[in-house]
Amino acid sequence: MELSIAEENYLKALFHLTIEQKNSKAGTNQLAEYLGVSPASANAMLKRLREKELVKYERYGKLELSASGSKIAIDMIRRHRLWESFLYTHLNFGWDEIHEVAEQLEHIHSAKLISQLESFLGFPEYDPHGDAIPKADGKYKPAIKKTLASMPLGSKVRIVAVKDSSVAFLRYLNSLGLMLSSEIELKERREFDQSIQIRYEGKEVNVSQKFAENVYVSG
Amino acid sequence: MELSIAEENYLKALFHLTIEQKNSKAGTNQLAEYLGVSPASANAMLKRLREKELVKYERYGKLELSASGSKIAIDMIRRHRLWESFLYTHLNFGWDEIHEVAEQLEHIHSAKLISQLESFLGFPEYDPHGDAIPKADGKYKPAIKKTLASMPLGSKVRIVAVKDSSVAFLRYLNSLGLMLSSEIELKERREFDQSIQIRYEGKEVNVSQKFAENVYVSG
DNA sequence: CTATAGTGTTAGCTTCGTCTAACTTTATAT
DNA sequence: ATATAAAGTTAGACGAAGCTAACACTATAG
Ligand SMILES: [Mn+2]
Ligand SMILES: [Mn+2]
Ligand SMILES: [Mn+2]
Ligand SMILES: [Mn+2]
Repeated sequence: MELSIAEENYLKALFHLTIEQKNSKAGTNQLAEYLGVSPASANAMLKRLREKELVKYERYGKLELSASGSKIAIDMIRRHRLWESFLYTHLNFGWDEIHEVAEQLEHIHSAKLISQLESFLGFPEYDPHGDAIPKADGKYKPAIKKTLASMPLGSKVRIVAVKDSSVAFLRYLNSLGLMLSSEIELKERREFDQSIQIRYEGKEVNVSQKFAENVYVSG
Repeated sequence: MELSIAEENYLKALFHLTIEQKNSKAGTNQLAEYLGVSPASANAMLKRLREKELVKYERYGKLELSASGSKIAIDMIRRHRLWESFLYTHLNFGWDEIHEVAEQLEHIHSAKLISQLESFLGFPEYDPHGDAIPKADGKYKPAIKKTLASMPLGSKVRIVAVKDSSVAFLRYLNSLGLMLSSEIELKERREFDQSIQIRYEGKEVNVSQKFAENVYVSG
């Protein structure tokens, strides 16, 4: 079955809204909002996708991907994250620049292209944002992620991923001199607003609770 | 100006039909034929492209790209050939497999992507088919190409490019064990049908005049 | 239980890029 | 010079994907 780029993007959006942030029962409006289209457009597309048996959905009901729909979405995510890895490790792209270009590259299907790219990159398990890269068979281990906000004072941690991967947030990280695998020490937590004083590369910086909840760390 | 993939493909086709194989005055039907669409479709698109001042064309007149239209086409060819080089030199693609995938990749515009790719590849001058890769400013030197058919008997030559880059022809070359930079010796020319006996890697093979006219050689 | 807010659907319109069928203009061959 | 062939255009239709405005169903709060 030959899918359009629009159809593919809807499937990936549905994957993120249902399976990925688990047990959330997404509706037409959320989907439309997520993709920046009108609810009417999303509704029309849902009918087309149901016709192709990629999504399970009945009038006024909740949205769900079919098995084949979700396989397609996982393949897209695989391509997306492999390209992000390539851009980051070989083409000098910044952490905050890769997503946008990968949004385009992910729509190129050639199986040989992707398997060769994967091998060229040395079969990476995670992309530059710390997200797991699905294998060709669709299997992948979702990394166990703890937020910076959840760590005890005094602990030394390493950034492994971000929850909010918006350009705005990634740029903010960059401007602080933080990036994937930066080492951070938690110095102090201010009870007043739950902001946290962190130390890294000699610097001490205060970050908000919201910030700390959007940074995933290990260790 | 934001162009659709269809619009881009028309511009590239026009470039190949007019500027590249020079002084041929292409018409609506050739364009349609080349792209595999109906003459009516090509006609409709030509009107849209004229509206955007990318093509010069009046009813029943001959087709010509404007300066901006031809700049866009050259940029596409630059992207196409850089990707072909990447697929060939880093992802183990065969000579006959790269074109199809590059047809997709060429539509991704990110300037950083292309300049970084070019630098990653070491600023190649020619793609794996021996065609010149335009620089970012649009400049490129069209290689002087002699056909295998035009060479004198006894000469030893090297394949630098092919005129017909259809998948069928490239596969045929592959099946003969020929590829870019293969060394060939011209053994005999049969006046009856202008076919040529060639020798390479120990083998002797007879190839048609048509074949020999579609292989470019140096030396 | 009902009023209302929120969510989802329909109807009807638009643009893009394609098609076929019919028509017009230009080129060619006798 | 004219008849025919070839090339090019127009008219009208269609599917994909989007929109707005109006309507319908569902959920929630009094
Ligand atoms: Mn991404
Ligand atoms: Mn996408
Ligand atoms: Mn090519
Ligand atoms: Mn193309």
